[in-house]
Amino acid sequence: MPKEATKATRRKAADKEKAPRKTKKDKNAPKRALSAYMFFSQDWRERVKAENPDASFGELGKLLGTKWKELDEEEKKPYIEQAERDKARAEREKKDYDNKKVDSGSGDGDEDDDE
DNA sequence: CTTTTGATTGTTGCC
DNA sequence: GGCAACAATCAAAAG
Repeated sequence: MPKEATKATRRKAADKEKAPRKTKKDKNAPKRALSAYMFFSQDWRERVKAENPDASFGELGKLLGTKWKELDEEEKKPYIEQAERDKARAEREKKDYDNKKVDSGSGDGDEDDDE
């Protein structure tokens, strides 16, 4: 059981208050991994849309989310697995980010200036 | 050490 | 290109 006993720790809806932590804009932004929902959407968006050709974003989104919760863990499993795969990818990202972040030039000098 | 939060990911459809 | 609900998530920072 998760230690986080927070019932509703959901993020606010459309709350653009001043962010204590400015949106990370690092060149090597350690973007996080995708969530199972992302993979779920990729595969299900076709299906939901197939059954709901008239469903727009809002309806589709709500319907999709509802279905997602309706699915069993085993149903989500494949999607979660994909999410885990991406998680490992994100970890590597962070590693690289941290590697450069910790020390500026440490041997390898690859600095792609995007901005 | 624990909890919260903040940032991120992807979908469609419109301007 | 960005934003809108939807859900997850997870790593860092505050407490």
